[in-house]
Amino acid sequence: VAALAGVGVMTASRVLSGAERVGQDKTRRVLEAASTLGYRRNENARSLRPGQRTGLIGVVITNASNPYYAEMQSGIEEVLSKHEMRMLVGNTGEDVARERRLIADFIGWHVDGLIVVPAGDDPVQLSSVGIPVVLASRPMSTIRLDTVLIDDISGAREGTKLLLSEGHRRIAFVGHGMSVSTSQRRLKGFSNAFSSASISVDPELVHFGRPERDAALQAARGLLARNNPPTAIFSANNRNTIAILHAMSEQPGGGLTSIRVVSFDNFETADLMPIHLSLIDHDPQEMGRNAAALLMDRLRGGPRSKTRVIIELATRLLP
Amino acid sequence: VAALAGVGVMTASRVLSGAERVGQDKTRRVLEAASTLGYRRNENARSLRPGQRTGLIGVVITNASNPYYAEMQSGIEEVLSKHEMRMLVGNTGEDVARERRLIADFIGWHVDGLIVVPAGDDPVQLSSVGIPVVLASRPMSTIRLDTVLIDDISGAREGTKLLLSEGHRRIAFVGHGMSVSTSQRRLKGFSNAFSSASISVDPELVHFGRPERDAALQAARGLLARNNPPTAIFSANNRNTIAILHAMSEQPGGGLTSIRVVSFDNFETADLMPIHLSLIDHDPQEMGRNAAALLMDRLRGGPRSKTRVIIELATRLLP
DNA sequence: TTGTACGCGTTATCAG
DNA sequence: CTGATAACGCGTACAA
Repeated sequence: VAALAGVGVMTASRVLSGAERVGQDKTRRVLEAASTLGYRRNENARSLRPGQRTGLIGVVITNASNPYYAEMQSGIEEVLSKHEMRMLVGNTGEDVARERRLIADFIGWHVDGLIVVPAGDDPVQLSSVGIPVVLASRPMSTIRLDTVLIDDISGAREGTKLLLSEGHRRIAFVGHGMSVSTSQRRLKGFSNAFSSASISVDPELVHFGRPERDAALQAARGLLARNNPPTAIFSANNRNTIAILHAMSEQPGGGLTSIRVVSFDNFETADLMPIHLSLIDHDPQEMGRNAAALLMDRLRGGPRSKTRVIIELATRLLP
Repeated sequence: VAALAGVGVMTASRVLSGAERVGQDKTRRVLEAASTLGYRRNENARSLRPGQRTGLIGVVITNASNPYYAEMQSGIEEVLSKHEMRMLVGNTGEDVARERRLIADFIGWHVDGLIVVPAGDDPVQLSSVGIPVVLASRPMSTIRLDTVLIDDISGAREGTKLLLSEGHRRIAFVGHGMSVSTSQRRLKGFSNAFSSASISVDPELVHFGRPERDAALQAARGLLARNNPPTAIFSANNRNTIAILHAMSEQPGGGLTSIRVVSFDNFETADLMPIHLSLIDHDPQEMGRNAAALLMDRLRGGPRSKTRVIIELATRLLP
């Protein structure tokens, strides 16, 4: 490029990375030559120099086809693009080994930071990568890392309170297919509401843990088939809610309207469902934005390094 | 690393990139040193050498929070990860300028190829990037580039045929908020079915084009408020379908069951909707897989370079 | 204001 | 089988 413009390499470099103290004529000549050759700066070489940032962020998701994480990713992208940063994205499919490989690879690309939805409670991998890491959606008990998550406990408590205030006492809890920690937090909120009201939870009505695809459907069927079915169900996530509605719609006759449902997580067609749903709403995009913003903070030397920041995003109860 | 192992740089390199013809003892020493130092190969430097692949693919999406593209991305990721390739992801928000910037940046990172959901019909940008490009979901008329898309025309035709065979004649078409080309293709299929049956489309019942958020809702309301409303509606995408159902549920009384709806695109809760929907189903993940596979083909020198490959994925009519 | 020399980490080439 | 050397493209430090 410099050759074609007939100037030194340095002059060209200066022009192309923000013209500073370069003669008018040469500036013009360089820009001309650059556009003629369709020149693009080689970011690889640029970030080869030590101390140089790559402007790359590694994003590790557990399930890219889940609309929830898609929105989160979009929130991350929104913030990153404002900072002229790019995103390397990888999918773990809840597989810890793949997570490990992905992160190692991202480190190899010298990403400036990582945003991770942790697949497992793997303390080794994330502890000493040498770059800022922000955990999204799921906390990790074993490591002190910045984390952004939903305030599951309060959200679940408020939703449960609503049911109790409506007079429901036999309330089932369905929370299959989520990470252990999230299940536990939502169940905790559920239980909290009961103990605040000095009522005890019926353990027979609590279903969670098994992550298999149809576990929630089977759980819901089981609940409905009981001699004394619950009068209300607390669903710990939107997929479970859909499964519950499926189970209810299988019931003969108009059984549909007889059970009250509160659902953690909103979803697009919630208001078109055959029964009214109360929703514990939250914004995954907001979570993505917060995670990215927190990471940007860290990169500009933000909070003191030994400090751990935990952002709990509030939920909104839509009765 | 080589220093710590007490061997030449070259020996270390050979060991770490697949031990080939290196002595046992030195191999061991190198691996030991590498793990001691937590060594990771610097991919930036690796791909600095000319002719070297970076193993990076740029993925340019128009709307990352759309579940449709999320699934597509997941399909892409699935194939890429099998080839040990990574994905740089960017979101254009249907903005041609951002698309241009993103692609320029990806080129700067020396991606080996691009998968693009084109935001506009921009012939300049994609024509001469010098690397393989695969268009996903939307064809571009102006450039000869490999493309993977849904067989919109056949799908729409089959769906419309179903309605005609059921005796419907006053059938509305609602297709807001999609790219122009996709709208046109689906409308074409719709019209095809009519002309095959020697029936003419009522232009007053055709709504498409305006991409605003509530355009479909307003269109649906308008249709329902007519003196002689249509007996069936062909919805050109799932978001429109949801809008149509909203409009129908606003109607007083049991107006819900009186209009037949066929919807292009499936969605998760379709079977829980207040009326039965016939669906023109297709798999975005499959599209992603195909796009990535086609790109991999190109990279291994696949089809002759002057050839253009167009993959049309079949739809499945769920009556 | 402009040019030169060097180093970043990796691998291809070639000599030992 | 091993090691020294060059080169990739860019930015920094220094010299002119």
